[in-house]
Amino acid sequence: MGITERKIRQKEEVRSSILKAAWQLVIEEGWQALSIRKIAEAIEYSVPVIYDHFANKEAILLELTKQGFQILNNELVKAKKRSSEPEKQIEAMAYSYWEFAFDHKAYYQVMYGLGMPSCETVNQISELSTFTELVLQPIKDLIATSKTPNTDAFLKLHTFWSMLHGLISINMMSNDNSKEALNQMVLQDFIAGFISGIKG
Amino acid sequence: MGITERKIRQKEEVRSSILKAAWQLVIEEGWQALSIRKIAEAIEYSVPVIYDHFANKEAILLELTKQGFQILNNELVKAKKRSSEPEKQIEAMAYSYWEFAFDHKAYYQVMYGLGMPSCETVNQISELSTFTELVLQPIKDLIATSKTPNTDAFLKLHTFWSMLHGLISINMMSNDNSKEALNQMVLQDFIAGFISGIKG
DNA sequence: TGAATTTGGTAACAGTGTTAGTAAAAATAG
DNA sequence: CTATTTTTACTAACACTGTTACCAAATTCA
Repeated sequence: MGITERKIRQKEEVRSSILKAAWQLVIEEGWQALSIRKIAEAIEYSVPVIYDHFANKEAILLELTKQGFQILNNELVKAKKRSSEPEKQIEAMAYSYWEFAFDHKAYYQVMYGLGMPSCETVNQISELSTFTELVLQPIKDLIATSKTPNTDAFLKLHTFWSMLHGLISINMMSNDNSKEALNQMVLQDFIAGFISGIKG
Repeated sequence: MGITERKIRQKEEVRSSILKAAWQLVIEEGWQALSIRKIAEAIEYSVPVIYDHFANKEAILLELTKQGFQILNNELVKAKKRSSEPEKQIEAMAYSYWEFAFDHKAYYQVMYGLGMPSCETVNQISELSTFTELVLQPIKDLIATSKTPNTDAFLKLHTFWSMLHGLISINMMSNDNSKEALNQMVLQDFIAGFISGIKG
């Protein structure tokens, strides 16, 4: 009988409406203003209903974090596809990462611990390893054809990611948009330096 | 009459006891668990007394942020003094910055927006400009004697600071201490790259 | 000593996350 | 078709949070 299926579908609908409402609130008022009660009001259900779908508030934020990484991963895949040369891939992905951060500021903030989800939790989401894999591959390729083929690719990935994140997060602090051109330069500089650093 | 002076001194004492208690709570339970009521209990005063010394909770966090920058600045000055060569100074300061972050994790987290103080507020604390000045000088010196003396020092400082922060914050997320040696390598790599990047 | 001011406290307001208990609705069984 | 069980969703509460209006006692000043 399709009744139980309809029920599951309906339940799923409530679940996604919670996430949708939560996200709406995050972009409207910032993640700090997100509250269970506001979500409940937005989806026109009582508060405890939310706890039938999520263990707690943190679980909702975590889900939004996953969504963020999914979008980011999609963007990175697109960027990567634009070329088959590892250097061009890395370059495109770096720009893509940068653009994602500023186009989806709210997502980026939730993703990188400015929101609640404790560090341990974030480190266990599967989307993160997809992300890692995605960027690791071209770095490996580049290393393989470089003068120092024994370089630790994971180390390089780590550096790449960290610095990119640093550039972004310091720039998000001082949200002075007049400096955006300046930062594009820093980014350009960094990417070039990173790639030539691997090539040896 | 010294009576008013004693009063001022006593008031100052309460103020600093608030900050001390707040800081104790932050390192014991994390900045997320900090509450006005807990502070009040710790200093054995009622809640509203705290509002005679600080406008709100954020003001307390901001004060802790300032303290953090003061400690950091002191460390950087010490590191800088160990040499008069700009490259050595930059290197020492980078290590010092890194060490500060991991020796005073709680401070670092409060300082970089993982705590409450809104971005705008943090950008207006005077300790930040002291910090900037401190690091900017040796970069300028190094640029002056490099092959490209027209390089924008502020841009380089920005890169330096951002990337260092990135390295630290990504590593703080995955608080896997077994990787500390690995990260030391990344740091070493970064510093060398940065300096040689300026020299041209 | 009497008036003014400062100091500190109680209690409340308006929120928050979370959960226990309950009434109604729906699905299942006899 | 009725009776029982299960699901669904609610009200109300608990234990917190930041913040403030109000009030009483202590202290200072005239």
